[in-house]
Amino acid sequence: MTGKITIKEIARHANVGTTTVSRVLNNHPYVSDEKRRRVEQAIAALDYHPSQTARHLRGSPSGLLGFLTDDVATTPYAVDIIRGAQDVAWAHNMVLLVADSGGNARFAEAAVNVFRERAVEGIVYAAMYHRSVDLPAGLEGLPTVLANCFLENRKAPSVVPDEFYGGYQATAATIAAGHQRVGFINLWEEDPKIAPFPAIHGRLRGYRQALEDHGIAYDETLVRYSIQTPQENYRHTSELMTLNDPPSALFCGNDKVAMNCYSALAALGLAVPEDVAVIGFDNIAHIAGGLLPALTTMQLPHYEMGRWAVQYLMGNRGKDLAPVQVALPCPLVRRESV
Amino acid sequence: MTGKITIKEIARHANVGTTTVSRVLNNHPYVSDEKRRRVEQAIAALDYHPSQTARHLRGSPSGLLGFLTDDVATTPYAVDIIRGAQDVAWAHNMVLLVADSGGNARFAEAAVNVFRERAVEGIVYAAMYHRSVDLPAGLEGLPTVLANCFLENRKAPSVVPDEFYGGYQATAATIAAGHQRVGFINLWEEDPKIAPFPAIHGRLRGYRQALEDHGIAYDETLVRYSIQTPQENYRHTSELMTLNDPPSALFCGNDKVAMNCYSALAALGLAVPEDVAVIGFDNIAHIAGGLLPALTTMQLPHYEMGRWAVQYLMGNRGKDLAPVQVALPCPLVRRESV
DNA sequence: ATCAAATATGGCATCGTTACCATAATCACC
DNA sequence: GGTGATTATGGTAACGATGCCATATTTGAT
Repeated sequence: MTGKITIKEIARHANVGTTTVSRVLNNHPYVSDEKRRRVEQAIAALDYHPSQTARHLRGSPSGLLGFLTDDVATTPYAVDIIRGAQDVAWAHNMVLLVADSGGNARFAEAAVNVFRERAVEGIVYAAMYHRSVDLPAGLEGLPTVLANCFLENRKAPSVVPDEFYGGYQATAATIAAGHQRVGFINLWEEDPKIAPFPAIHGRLRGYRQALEDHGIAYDETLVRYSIQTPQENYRHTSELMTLNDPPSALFCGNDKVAMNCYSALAALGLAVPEDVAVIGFDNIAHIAGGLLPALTTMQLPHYEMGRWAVQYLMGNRGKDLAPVQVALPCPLVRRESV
Repeated sequence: MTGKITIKEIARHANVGTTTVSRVLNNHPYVSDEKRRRVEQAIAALDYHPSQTARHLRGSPSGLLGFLTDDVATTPYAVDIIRGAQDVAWAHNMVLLVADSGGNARFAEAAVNVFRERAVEGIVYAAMYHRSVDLPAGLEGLPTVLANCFLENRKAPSVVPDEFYGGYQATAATIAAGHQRVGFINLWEEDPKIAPFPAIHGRLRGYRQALEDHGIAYDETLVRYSIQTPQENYRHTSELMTLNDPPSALFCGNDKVAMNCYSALAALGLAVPEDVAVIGFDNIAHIAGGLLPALTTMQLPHYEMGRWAVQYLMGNRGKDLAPVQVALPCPLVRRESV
C-alpha cells in the first residue's frame, strides 16, 4: 500500500507548493489554470482525500453533531427522529455521532465526554416517548436541544409533539364524521416516575376542548384509562361498547390500543367503521397500515422534531441558544377506520 | 469564556512539562506521585478534555466506525442492528458515525467519502431487509462488513439471518405441539429486482425439511404466497381454513401477516391457539407482544447481526477481512399462539 | 516607460498531542 | 564511592492542512 496520501504528495506529484494544492482544494483564487489542472489530476490519480482531522486541528469547525438518547435508537417508534436529524445535518455538511445510553446515567456522561473530546458543535438529546428528562452532567457550554422531551425548568430549548392539538384534532375528526358520542381510551401509567405523561393530560384536554367547541357535553363514563396491556385494552373496549348508551366512535391512546380494540369490536360483531369509528395515535407504520380496515390515526412528528432540533442548532451556531419550547403538530393520517 | 484548554495550560498550571501531563493522561510510568497529583488537580480544576483530533493527527487510530445503510435507520424492523453495533463499538471505545443514504447511490458515495475524510477504521453496511446489495463506490481498502445483506459475489464478509433454520424451527415448533397439517403463508414480492428474497426461499426450504424430518408429506395446497397487503393476507388465511382438509396450524411469513391472519380466523369463529395455532416471523415487538393472544414468532437476529459486524471488524483490526458469510439463528420466541 | 494594483506562488509557523531524545537524579550492589 | 541501571523530567519534532507573509510576475492606466 502507498500509505496515507497527504497534501505534500500531491504537491510533489503536481510539481507545485503545498499552498497551491490547498488553494485548489478550497477554491481559492490566484491559481493558474495550468497548475489547477495538474493538481486536480494528481488528486484523482492518487485518490487523495483531505484529512478532516488536520483541518479541524488547524481551526475549522469539527462538523460533528452528537445525537444522544436514553433509548430512542432502540424503539421502532422514534427512529424517525434520527432520520430527521440526519437529513438536516447532512444538508449542512455535518455528520451525526450517535450514542444510546440505554437509560444508564453514567453511560450518558461517558457519551457526553466522548462528544466533548471530539468537539461536537452541538448535541441533540432525544427521548423515546414524550416526557421530562434530566440532562446528563458535563453538558455545560455545549449547545443542546431536546427532542421529544423537555426540562422541568425549561432551561434548554426543546421540541415536542403538540399533544393537546393532536387530541383535539383526533376528536374533531370523529365529530366531523358525524359522531356525537366519542369514547376515549386514554393511556395510563402506574409508575409515578413516568406518570406525569404529557400525552395523557394533553390529549385529554384536547378531547374535552373539541367536544366543547362542538357543543357536546363531556361524559366521563366514556373516558377510560388503560394500563396498555392487550387484555386491558380489550376489556376497556368491550366495556365501553356494552354501555347502555355506547359510543359510536373510539379514540384510542395509541395504535396498539386500537389494534386490540379491533379485536374486541370483532368479537362483539361490530364492524369498523360502519358500526364504530376508530382513531388511533402514533401512526406506527406496521400496525396502522397493516390493520383491516387501515387505521386512521395521528402521526407523531418524530421526523419533524429531529429536523427541527438540528435546524435550530445550525441556525444558531456561535450564538447561545434561547430556550424556546416548541410543540409541533401531529397531523391526521386519514385511512379507513373513521 | 476561557477558550480551549490545552495540555499546555495544564502544564503551566501544575508547573510541569507538557510531557509529564501527557504521561499522566496516558498512564505512563516515570511520574512522581507528587506531580501526578498536581496534574490531576489541574485537569479537574480547569475541566480539561484532551482533543481526540490532535491525538488522531499524531497517529492514534481515529476511533470512528461508519454505519451506512440504504434505509435501515428508517425502519422499525432493524434499528436493533444499530444498537448492536453501537454496544460493541462502545465496548471498544469506538464511536459510530451514522449515515442513511435513503437508497440514493450518489448520497451513499458521498457518505463513504465523508467516512474516508474522517478516517473511519471500518464500515458496517446494513440493509433493512435481508437481500443482496451492491456496495457504493469508494469503499476500496476500507474494512467493510455487511449486515442483513450480502454481495452476489461474496467478496465481502457478511452476516445475515439463517432463514432456512428459522423456517425449520418455526415449522418444527408447530409439529412438536401436535400439528400434522401446517399451512404456510409465505411472503412474495412481485418486483423482480427484489424478488430473489432469501427469506422466501430459505424459509420454504426449512419448512419442507421440517416436514420431511417428521415424516409429514409436503402438500403444496397448504403453501400460499402473499403479496403482503392486509387484504391478501386475510384472503389467504380464509382460503386455507376453508379447504376440505384445513390446516390446524399456520406459519406466517411475518408478524404483519399473522396480524391479519388473526382477524381472518376471528371472522371464521376460530380461536387461537385452541382451533388453530399461529406462528409468525420477525418478532416486531409492538405487534407480536400486542396481539391477543400474544404471538409466538421467530426473532430476526438484528441486534446480534449488528454486534457480530462490529465484533468482526474489531477482531481483525489491521489485518484484511476474510469474506466469511455468517448466518445467525432466528430464535423462537414462545408466547401464546401455539 | 513607469508605477501601482492585481495575480501567482511557495515557505513556514501553527493547531494539540505524543514519542523520541537528552539530561538529571536516585538507587543498588560490590 | 564508583558504576550501571532505574526513575524522573522536560524540550522538541513530528502528524496534515491552512493562512499569513514574502516574493515574483503580469496587467493596466497614465
